[in-house]
Amino acid sequence: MGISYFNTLTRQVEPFTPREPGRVSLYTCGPTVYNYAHIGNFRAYVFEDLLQRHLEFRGFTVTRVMNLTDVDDKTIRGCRAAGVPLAEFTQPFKTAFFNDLDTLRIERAAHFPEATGADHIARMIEMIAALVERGHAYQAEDGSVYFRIRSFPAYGRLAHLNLDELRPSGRVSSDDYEKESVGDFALWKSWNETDGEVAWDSPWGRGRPGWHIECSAMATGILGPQIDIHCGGEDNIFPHHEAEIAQSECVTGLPFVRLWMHCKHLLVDNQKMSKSAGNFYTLRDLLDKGWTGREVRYALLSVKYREPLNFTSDGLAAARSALGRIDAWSRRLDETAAAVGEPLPPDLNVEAFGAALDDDLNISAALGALFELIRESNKRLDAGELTPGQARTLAGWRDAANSILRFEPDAAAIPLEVEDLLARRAAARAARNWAESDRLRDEIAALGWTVKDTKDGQKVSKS
RNA sequence: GGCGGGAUAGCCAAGUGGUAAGGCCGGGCUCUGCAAAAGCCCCAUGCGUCGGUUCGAUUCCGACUCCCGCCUCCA
Repeated sequence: MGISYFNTLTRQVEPFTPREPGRVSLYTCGPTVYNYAHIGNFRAYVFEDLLQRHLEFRGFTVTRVMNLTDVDDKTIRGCRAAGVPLAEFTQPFKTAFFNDLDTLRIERAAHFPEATGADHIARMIEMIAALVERGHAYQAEDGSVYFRIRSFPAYGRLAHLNLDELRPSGRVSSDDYEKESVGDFALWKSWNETDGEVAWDSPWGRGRPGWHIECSAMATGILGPQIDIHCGGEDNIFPHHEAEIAQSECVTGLPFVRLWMHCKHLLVDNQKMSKSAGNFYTLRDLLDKGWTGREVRYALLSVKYREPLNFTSDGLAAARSALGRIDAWSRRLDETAAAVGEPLPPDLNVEAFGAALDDDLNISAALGALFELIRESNKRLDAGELTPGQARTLAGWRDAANSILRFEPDAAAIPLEVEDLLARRAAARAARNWAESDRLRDEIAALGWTVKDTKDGQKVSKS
């Protein structure tokens, strides 16, 4: 059975086939590094991670690009307020972003181009020049260059917007009188005093690129004129991705993207996340509350990407419990698999997991299949009916599934001091010296570790 | 105003024209020196409201109520 994904352009679930068999080019809109990314941003990045890992699970080689927007209105405003050069202002947020990706176990993209990279700026200017030459763009009185949306009839198709019905919005800035049409968007913004030191030379004078052309230039510059999949949050559909299509196709003359995928937004306690509502969280905020990266990953991953995700502390608590269940099963599996035995099929339904993901990344159904498998194999483990060989096969399957989920526990090295106390406690228990056993348990607890006696011996975990 | 998405148990959440996956919480049991953990079992005659089609609808159609997103640089 093949893979199918929902295409925003056609609004249908379609069979997925890349241009080149076995290889997928994937462009994902990355962060604007003017601040720490929040969990809403990370929902998108975790969704894209699921997509990439699913494709790899199915044998595709994925080349992913995730851009960093390090020049735009917000980054400029930020560096001006801080009184430092742009690059100095954005650097800490770039570093934090990569740390956060690691914490959430998001697979690194092959390329993380930065908009201010000299090659990319050069390509943006090249593309804008081509657009001007072909009549798709024009320079306005203020020196800025705009894309002429009337020159690209397909503009609005991705968002399914009828441009004639657009409602005038208060968000249209006051300088729009300089544009031919209110919908025309900036390709190159001419310098003004609020830009400070931030400017590049161009055929249209000093200025800086518009946001949309940054992505078109980095995407086509690295992945070529045609891309298999392009992702982002649903809010990127219009105008950002619409603009990317217009710019790229008017330059290359080729269809830009085969498949558009967008994830829905995240709500916190059923409300739109906002700083004013006090429900705005960065990953750091959650770690400070004692949640771990993999718990946040589970909470962000466990809801289908095309449904809004309601992010709550109950949800995080549920993630913690569910992960504990998976951990316990996983340990039992490894212990049973350790005994001698030829690998054997476990006679359990291990296909449902992948099949659910093949159906437009139905992660809820996939996790349902995983937990059913856990329950069935637990029953057999209880009954002593799962052979070591079967356990080994199942453990291999688990590892394959986990290459997508990445739910394994954090490796917590047990200090030698604790190891020593555990050994002494084991001896005391063998001698049925319960008083000594309890005393040692308290001592271990004082070091920050919790010991539990299972029928397979002592288990310690960080408390 | 235009376009689109949604409403399933205490919470989160799949799904199907034939009688509701899974997770969390809760209850029971097993295991057990104690503690804790773990495992198993149970937990929606019901899928926003009202009509219609059908042998049969949560699933299709219509109307209604409520929630949410986008409508020019917010993932």
